[in-house]
Amino acid sequence: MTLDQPARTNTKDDLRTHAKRLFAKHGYEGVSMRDIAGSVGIRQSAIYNHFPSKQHLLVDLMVSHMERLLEAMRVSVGTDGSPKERLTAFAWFHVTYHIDQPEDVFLAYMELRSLEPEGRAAIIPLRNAYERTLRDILDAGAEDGTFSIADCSVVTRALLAMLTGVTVWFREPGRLDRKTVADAYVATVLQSVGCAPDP
Amino acid sequence: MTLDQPARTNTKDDLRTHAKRLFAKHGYEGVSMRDIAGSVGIRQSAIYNHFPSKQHLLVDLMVSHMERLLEAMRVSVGTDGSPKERLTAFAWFHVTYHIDQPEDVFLAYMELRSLEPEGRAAIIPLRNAYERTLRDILDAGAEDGTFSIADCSVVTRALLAMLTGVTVWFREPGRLDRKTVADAYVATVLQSVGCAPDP
DNA sequence: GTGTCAGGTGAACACTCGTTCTTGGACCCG
DNA sequence: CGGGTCCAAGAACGAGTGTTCACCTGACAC
Repeated sequence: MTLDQPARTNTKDDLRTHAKRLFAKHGYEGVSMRDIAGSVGIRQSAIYNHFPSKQHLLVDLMVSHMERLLEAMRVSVGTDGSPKERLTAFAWFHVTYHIDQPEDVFLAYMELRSLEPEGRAAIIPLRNAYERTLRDILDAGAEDGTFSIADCSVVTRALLAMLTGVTVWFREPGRLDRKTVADAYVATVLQSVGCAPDP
Repeated sequence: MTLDQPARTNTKDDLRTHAKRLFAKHGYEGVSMRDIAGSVGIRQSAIYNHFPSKQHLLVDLMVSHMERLLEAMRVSVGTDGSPKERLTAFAWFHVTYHIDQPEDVFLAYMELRSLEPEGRAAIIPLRNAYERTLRDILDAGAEDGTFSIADCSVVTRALLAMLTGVTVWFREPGRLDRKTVADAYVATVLQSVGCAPDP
């Protein structure tokens, strides 16, 4: 019997996994194709059976990360609810996702500068769409008086930077667990737009 | 007549300036000694008359940046005043300094991973001292009831990430000027600890 | 058996890397 | 003038870079 999806080798996925880890740790420029191949257990030349270049490998990782992030955020945040409810959902989602996928997130954040123009052109719209969702929530809350915001554009970026920063320091296991940290970030975000957290 | 500080060549400072710019733009691993030398107008080998290695050059830039940052912060924030006043001063200082010195800041933030252990050991205490100042302000405000903070450790890092993020997007000239942006960040910081901004 | 083909190997290419070493010019001091 | 110091140039080192290419191997289709 033949499977619809025949028993493929998993080399390509292994390459993605190991390249992601190495790029996140040493930076794109700091990792060689030999490093990646060695980590997977093949020779460097075999990588080119799966990805046409190192740059394509980076773009593959970054684009697929951004697409997964965007889709997961849309599922978690939805389109209904009050600005306060949606902001809570957004902040909770962002922190927990970033805690769970630190390598993807770190990579997407740090290696924009390593992208050549075509890769950058693929990433920027995804990033903008993500940022736009938060911006729309803040605009809605500012309009209906729920939020008190100095400048929606500045605060959008300020909150994203604040939430994304969790990847820099959070490690499990530690003094605090996921839920405690996410709760603390959600409370801080709500207060920062002038909205008392729920008790 | 001879000057106390005789008319030195400025090659060493030129190297610092150009290396800083290049490292900030392409990352430590992405810049060669030939790139740096070419930018200054000398050959690569001449760099070694001023710095014993590329790594020493990076450490020099990062340590001197952190020392200047720490000293400037202490002058701006001082040791007296209410928690609210000191938090306002800290946030204002951090944003304006980061707007004025984006390359130093970006470098210190991104290239910790490029430091070998001895360089890292020189930077970490400086970074901790800076973070500690904000932490102490938050602790004091939480204790006297001025602030409402879920977890002082988490919020310290959250606020630093938020404020530092200004370097990612802010460019002059733009829609907003320095003062407007700094005011928006200060107001957001104050609200995020549950403290209404001054009118 | 024969053919096809994905997916591996190892050698090689044309660089670039950080660093070292020798050389020599410009300047200052006595 | 001689000696010392500073700092640059240029060549060279061995190692590492992304990428290409010819070739091999095992699984599968007919």
